[in-house]
Amino acid sequence: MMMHFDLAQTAPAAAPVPCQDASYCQQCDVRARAICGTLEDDERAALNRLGRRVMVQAGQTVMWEGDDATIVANVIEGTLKLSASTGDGREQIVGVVYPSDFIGRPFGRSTPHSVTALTDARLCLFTRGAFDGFARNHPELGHRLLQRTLDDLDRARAWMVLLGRKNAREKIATFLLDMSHRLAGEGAGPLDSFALPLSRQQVADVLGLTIETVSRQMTDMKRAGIIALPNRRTVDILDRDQLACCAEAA
Amino acid sequence: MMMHFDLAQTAPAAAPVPCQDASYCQQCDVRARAICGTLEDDERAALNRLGRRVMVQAGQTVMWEGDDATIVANVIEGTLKLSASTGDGREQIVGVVYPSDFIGRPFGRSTPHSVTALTDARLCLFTRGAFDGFARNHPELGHRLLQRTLDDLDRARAWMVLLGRKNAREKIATFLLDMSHRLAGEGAGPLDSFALPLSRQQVADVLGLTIETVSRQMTDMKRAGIIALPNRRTVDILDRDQLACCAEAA
DNA sequence: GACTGTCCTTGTCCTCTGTCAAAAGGGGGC
DNA sequence: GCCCCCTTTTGACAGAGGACAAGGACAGTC
Repeated sequence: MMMHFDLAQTAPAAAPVPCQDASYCQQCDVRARAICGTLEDDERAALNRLGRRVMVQAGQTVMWEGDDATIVANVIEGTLKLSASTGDGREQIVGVVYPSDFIGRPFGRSTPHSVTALTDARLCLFTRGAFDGFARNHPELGHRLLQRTLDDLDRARAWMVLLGRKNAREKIATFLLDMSHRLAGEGAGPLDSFALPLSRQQVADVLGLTIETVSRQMTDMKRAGIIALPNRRTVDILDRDQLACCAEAA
Repeated sequence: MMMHFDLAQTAPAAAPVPCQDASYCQQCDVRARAICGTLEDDERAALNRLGRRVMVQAGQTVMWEGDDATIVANVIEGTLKLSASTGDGREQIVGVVYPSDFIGRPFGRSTPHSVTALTDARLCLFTRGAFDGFARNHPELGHRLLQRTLDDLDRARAWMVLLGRKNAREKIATFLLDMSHRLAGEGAGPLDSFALPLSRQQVADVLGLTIETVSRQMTDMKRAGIIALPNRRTVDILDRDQLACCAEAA
């Protein structure tokens, strides 16, 4: 089911294939927020010529941990997970990315984690070589990428506190609050009701727990009236204060 | 004992105090590896004029979690920890930095984690405003900072796998192997004997464990003949293969 | 050399989370 | 609407690691 459909194969470094006309970026949903947002129109057109739009189905893996880093991309639409594994196959999700986020490992030999679509997704894909070259010649782009990477690093480190020092209840509560913020659109406040893009197993893989513990804790919070779970994927936050309280100390 | 000696106070943004002459960088131990390494001589001299050398004593905290991000620095000598805490005071060390590493949060409002010296240390300190401005005007510096930040992010994510999915034995073994590599000098192979810059409590804080578990696991590995612990801070790796084996599956 | 404070080790118990197993629930296909 | 499969929930149990407590070792001081 999880077919290894290697996008890199279909994007040979020698001949990138722009599949839309140069005005494509004008209508891009995420242009303002993505790293290309502050480029001048002609620069963005030049970058656009290096890339191509790609659809990815839910479950499809875009890059594999340890593979040569041959592609990078902007996320236009959808949600994807970044995951890494121990030698014997235990998985940890090390990041979840949303529209306007950047994926891949520029300026590096190999990809340190896999990237897999959680929902159907649309990407703006570049070969790494072409992107690296463009970024070296366009400091403004490099600077946006730096700011984004610094933000990602802050988020990763905040998550290390969660993984190392929080108990199951705190982990779940923190996760739900994080989701309610990250799934909200540009400038919008946190959502009180949202569809999780993750299965229970994937939630467990984000939090360093087992699926059973995730399920039990969520059921407990439902019984406590803090959240409602109208169906498998939907979460309603009924008592945000209480949830925030759970997130810091159980 | 942990005095709040605020370095930022002694480095007013209005009047940075270069405390050495402009040729100082010429003798800098870490110049080649630090982010300033690829600057032209005159550019480095200009950067040098913005900064100043600072000594920090073991135990002293250079920046505090949540404070305004007013300073950044290169580490010239010594080891420091980056740490963050939960609301109720449980601490997680989110990074350990060594000579030539960069600390602080450029292009950001506040510092997401504390920075505390583990050993006596020497820093090359800049006010953030001055550094940010210089970096914006010197893409080469920005690019080096980007590469370093990408590396830090990879390391942070690898550590997330450890925190979320490894057991105590695997954590300790991974940590010791990591130390034996990171404490080795430029280009040198991993060390088979080294002095830990961390106390047992700090090792616990890096690994998301308690001090007792750290102590027990290290004692067990000593009894198994994998390592020797001639004194509190020294670690000898007697059987690296076995240790590597422990790091992946206990 | 004795003392004292801190750090580390060891012991005991307990609890949280993982493991294994089985039942229940939902969604998609027919 | 019904069925089947997969996901999720629930249950029972076990074990790893945490909490608490006490003892031991080491460094610095007097």
